[in-house]
Amino acid sequence: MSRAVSDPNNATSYHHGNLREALLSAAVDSIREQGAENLSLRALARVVGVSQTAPYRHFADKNGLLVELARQTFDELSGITSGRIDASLSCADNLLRAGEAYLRYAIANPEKYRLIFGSSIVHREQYPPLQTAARSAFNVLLQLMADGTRRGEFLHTDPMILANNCWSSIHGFALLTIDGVFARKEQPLGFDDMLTTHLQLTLRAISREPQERPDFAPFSD
Amino acid sequence: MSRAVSDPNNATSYHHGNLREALLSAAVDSIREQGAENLSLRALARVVGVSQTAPYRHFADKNGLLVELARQTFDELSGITSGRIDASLSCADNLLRAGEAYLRYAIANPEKYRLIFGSSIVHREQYPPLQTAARSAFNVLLQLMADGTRRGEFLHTDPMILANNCWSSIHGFALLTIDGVFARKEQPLGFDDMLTTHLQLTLRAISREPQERPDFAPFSD
DNA sequence: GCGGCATGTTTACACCGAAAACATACTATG
DNA sequence: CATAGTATGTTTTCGGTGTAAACATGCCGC
Repeated sequence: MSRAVSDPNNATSYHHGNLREALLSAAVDSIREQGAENLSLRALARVVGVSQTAPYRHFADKNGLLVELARQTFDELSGITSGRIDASLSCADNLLRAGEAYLRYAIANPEKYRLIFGSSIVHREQYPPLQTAARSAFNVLLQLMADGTRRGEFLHTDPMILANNCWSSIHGFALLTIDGVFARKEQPLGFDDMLTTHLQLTLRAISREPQERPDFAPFSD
Repeated sequence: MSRAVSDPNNATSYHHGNLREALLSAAVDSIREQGAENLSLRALARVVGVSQTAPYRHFADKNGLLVELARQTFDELSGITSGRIDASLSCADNLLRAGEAYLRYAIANPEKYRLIFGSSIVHREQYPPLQTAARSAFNVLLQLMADGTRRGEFLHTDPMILANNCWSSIHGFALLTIDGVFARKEQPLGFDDMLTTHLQLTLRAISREPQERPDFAPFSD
């Protein structure tokens, strides 16, 4: 195991030894607390204990650092959702399971979720690795739609149409929750029931034979 | 008609005469071109031809100006959607009509739409007029859900549940479209059909008796 | 052992939001 | 009509930002 970098424990060494990772880690903390809009490369450098321009040795600019964070976030989402898909279950169940995992991740990591969409990052199209990671995350859903269509569980149409619909619904729910738009005290359901209910309605939109009376919590009669 | 302000045509007058409106107008242009994150009060002041701190006479800070823009945007959304609701039509049709108007507005005014959600504005809760405007916009949808439930068109449950679902779905679609996430060239439908289809699926989620085979464009068989 | 290259620092510039002290001119009151 | 008060705009200043350029350091391969 070659010692390719200087000892990170040696605080006096000229080279940091692990600046890139340290910056990314500090950046995650920063956006979690203050949002991506308020991220400052100089502040990051101070936190890590390095001069204010050192980050530019590892990232072309601030946008470059955000792009890398976004790429990691897409990969995490891919892993979390695909990890919940079980070929022995119905596609409907898999959609509920993966959807729940997606929503819980988004809500537990609001700033990272906002980062990967939204406009903190500019010129996304100029970063192929970011595009690839985003595409992989979407493919989990697209594949599920294709399976469900083939098995007759979902409406028999182009899977892209179904995937767009599901994604819109789940994405919108995630953002409205993150943005605190669902005024909590007016809600008839607790958060977990609200999440489950939303996913069941999302599923209902694309199911071939939707239940006339879905079994979510409180019907008002 | 009293001349409450100095002649706006007199470019040499010390007082601008209409600074507040001029700043808001310039701000709309600016965020349309560069997004709300890049809005600069100083740049606005230059455009309008006034000193760099003059805007602070009309807005407590940059956030205050953004809040006012957001309030106006919510009001525009309320007007556009409620204007499409026709009591002589079914609630389902009204949802499709209002939903289409909402989406077209959002997509035609992406930066304004992003502004009213998202995190460019901070401490939203400290601006009651903004809250009121947002609430009014949501109430258009909530009222429609209540009507549809009462008339037996929509699932018989708390209208808030249905409204949350519809709003999530439409909001998500708007943002994914605005953010350019729906890679156009892979889509099986043109944009108008895609919009219509999404709304029909959104309606299907909450309809009491959803069609088994909705009549949107291309089934793949 | 030494030269090159990756990594870090110093310095500098142009921009920003915002606070404080000051200047101007509209408007309401006598 | 005169003038005092107030709303509006300016100047100055501060601390913060992104990032480019020139320079310093020290690790790694020859």
